[in-house]
Amino acid sequence: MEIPSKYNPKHVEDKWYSYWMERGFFRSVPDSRQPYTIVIPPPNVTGVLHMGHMLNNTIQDILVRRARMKGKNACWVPGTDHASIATEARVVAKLKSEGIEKKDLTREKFLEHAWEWRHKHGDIILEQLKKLGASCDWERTKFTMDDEMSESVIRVFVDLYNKGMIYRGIRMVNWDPQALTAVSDEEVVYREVGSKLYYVNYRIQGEEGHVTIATTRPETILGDTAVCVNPADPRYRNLAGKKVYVPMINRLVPIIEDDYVDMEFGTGCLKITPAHDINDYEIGIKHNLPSIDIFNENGTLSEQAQLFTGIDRFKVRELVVKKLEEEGLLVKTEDYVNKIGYSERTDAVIEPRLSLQWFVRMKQLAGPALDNVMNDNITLCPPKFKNSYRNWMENVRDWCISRQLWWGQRIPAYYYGEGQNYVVAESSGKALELARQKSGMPDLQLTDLRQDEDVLDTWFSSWLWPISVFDGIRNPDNPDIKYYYPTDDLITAPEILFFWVARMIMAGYEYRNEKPFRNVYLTGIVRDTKRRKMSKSLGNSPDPLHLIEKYSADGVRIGMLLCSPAGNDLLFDENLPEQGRNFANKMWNAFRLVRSWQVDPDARPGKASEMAIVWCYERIKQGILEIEEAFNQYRISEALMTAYKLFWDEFSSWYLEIIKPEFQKPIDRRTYQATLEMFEVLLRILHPFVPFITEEIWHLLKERPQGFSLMYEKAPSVKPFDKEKVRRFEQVKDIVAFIRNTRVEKQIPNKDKLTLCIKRVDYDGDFDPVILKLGNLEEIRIISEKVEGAVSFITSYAEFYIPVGDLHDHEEELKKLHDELEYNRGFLATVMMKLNNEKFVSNAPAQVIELENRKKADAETKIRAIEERIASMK
RNA sequence: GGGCGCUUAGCUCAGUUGGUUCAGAGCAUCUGCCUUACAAGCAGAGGGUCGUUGGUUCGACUCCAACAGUGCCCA
Repeated sequence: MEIPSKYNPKHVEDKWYSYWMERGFFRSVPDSRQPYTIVIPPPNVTGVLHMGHMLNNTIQDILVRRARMKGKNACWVPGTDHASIATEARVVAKLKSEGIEKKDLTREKFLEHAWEWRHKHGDIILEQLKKLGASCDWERTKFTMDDEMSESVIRVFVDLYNKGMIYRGIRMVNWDPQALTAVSDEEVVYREVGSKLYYVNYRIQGEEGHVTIATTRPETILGDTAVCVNPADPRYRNLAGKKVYVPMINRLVPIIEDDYVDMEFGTGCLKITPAHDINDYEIGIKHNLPSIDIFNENGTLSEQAQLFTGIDRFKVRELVVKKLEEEGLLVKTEDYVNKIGYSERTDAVIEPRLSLQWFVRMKQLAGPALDNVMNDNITLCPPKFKNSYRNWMENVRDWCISRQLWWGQRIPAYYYGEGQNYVVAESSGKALELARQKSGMPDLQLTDLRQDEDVLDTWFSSWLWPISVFDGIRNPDNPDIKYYYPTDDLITAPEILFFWVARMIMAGYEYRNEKPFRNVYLTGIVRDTKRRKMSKSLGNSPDPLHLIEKYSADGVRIGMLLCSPAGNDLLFDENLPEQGRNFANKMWNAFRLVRSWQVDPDARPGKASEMAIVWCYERIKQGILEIEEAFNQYRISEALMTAYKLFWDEFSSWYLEIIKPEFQKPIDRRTYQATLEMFEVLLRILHPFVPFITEEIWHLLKERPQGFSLMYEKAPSVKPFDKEKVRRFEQVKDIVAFIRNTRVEKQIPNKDKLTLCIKRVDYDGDFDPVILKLGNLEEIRIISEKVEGAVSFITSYAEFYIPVGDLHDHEEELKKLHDELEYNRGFLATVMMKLNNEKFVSNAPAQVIELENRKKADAETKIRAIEERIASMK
């Protein structure tokens, strides 16, 4: 069979993925082995695969495949979340395009549309992950609104409520006037924008004067209920206790004093609008001020505003400014830069708004969640995130969990009678029972109950994810949760450290009294080469599936990893997957070479091959050790780079070049077997990174039993290696490089054989056959006398000369030697400076002094050799 | 405004309790090669005052301080 020189991944990748799937190789059920568990960070059900997912899931797959090959029972649970705001927004938009308004639909009807959408568009992303090679246990696929997942969420709500950890309260929330819902603090994105600072006069009651306030939001003047000055401010000392008229509507409000006011800012005189600013709200409570809510929920002005009713808040700003000008109350405007909060979901300007919402008390939950990260019970990788984690946890605020939406788990609070009486229960039946008790009205019927209209924040589902995917809320003692929990590694983006990771830790300790995972690996954020975040609106994000199409899944996996140390941004460039593709091709060609050999059963290995085998075994052992260490520190890209260089540089460029028989000559059996063995070890090392091509080559390298897979071969174990052998071979590389350089400099063609003369100091010649072959030498001659007309390479362990006859340039060689001499004398001088320093000799550890002495001896040897050489050339 | 991080080659980053000929890797660049595994390749080369200034030390990329630049989180 002719094997093409270019590896063609397309059908290979499909073939092996089906092979793995058909045989259930990704399936995990509890058994006696040690488990290794990862739960996927559930992507939005409506989303499509983007570069962040690619990076994230590549890392997860590498860890899972490696654990599997180490003999663990590896379980990677996939799934999606329902993304209430995003999904609802898309469903609303879709309906609108069909001429249907959400407000014209019943809740039930709308949810039908939403589920239809979910079934049509959901899980696309999971199918895309299969293209990447993700070895998830697909039979365990979960969705946060699956019946049993929702049931877990509701149970947790009821439980926390009964424990007094959930309450309903009026709070200033971040209102998204476009999505018509409150969003959590974490869902608000602050951006610096150019705006204006307006200076406005408020007339003082009963006298001629006025005070001037500065505000960026003149439209909220209509909701003012006080003006505030700092009691320490000498300018306003005479104002205490007086009243002023709110412009335009002439409401009389008090001047209050509070040291919250920054005397430096604006005029040092602040208007107070408790209903529309969080700081004002707190001052309002402190000073017992009324709150006047002047906005409707869609951001237009309400009746309470008295003016501009029904007009949008930004339009009103213009109208207010105009009116103030007309009334002569606007003193001046200044350009001003401030930070404005935008909704992460809709990008609408967030309106601080007082409303009745559901909250989770965070203080108690935060305790163990903070402690167990700070004491490394749960490790963050890289650990630099511990600081911001602590900062957040120590200043944690109660979590607003209600959303004014329909898509999600509906809050299980049931109201009855007049006013705000309610009960919380897992079902309407239980609620009715409770309500009858609580109200003392045994005649209450189901129809008398009104369930809360709001749904729960999506994170209130996903914070249970590591527990609920194993049904650990409803059945806390089931075999799955007992076996798989706590999970091992969580791979996610730093952006959701607080949204999600911190809350999972809280839920873990609250519901399992145990961490949800041992280690959190925070990936970088994928950006383009200009450091811009990849985003749909910028159009700077390549389509991952096109990349896979172009560079293969293996190539893209390598590309994603190559330049992405933990926690650092990954500047994505198409030359990365290209490099990955090239590596796969390199493996392919190495395989083609080995496969092309005819074996001569009677031939014995040459000396060069013998030594190459000895060396390469040790070198691979060293690589295995280094890779192990890199993985232990979650330096996954470093592990890949080590494996990459081990295969490409050491195995392909050095080892294979040494043992390669001459064209169309057979290879001896011993060398052939050793090479196959090493190739196979390398495949096992590389499989977690590049699962497809390694599986393909593994099957082609040898006959394999039916139904076997590299996936379940043992990862090479870590063993000590012979450092001396590796060190000697590094010397060989230097010597070969010297020969090659000489050829290039003197323009000696490869077919001309050379002679290498060696004057030994501490040099055993074991690897001489290797040098002979790679240097394309006539002979290696051991000498003790001087060599005429030769270029030299002088080391502390031996002197090497290549006679080059007529090509020899006497002056050039002398100059080179003099440069060498100067460098070594300089080096010796720095060493001697240390050794002659009494303080160094008395303070430095013996090892360091020993080392300096060795450096001294080596330098002296070299200097002597160079001096002799120069003398002999005169 | 408060907190945290970062600054090492053209780019992206390593550099593990201060001490190997320690200033590194990959990519990029340059030079020479279509040498029958591989031009998606092979063989070589150049490139950095380790942000600045002080300090501690026998010794500083590494520890301390200040400054400059830069990024993130929170308000």
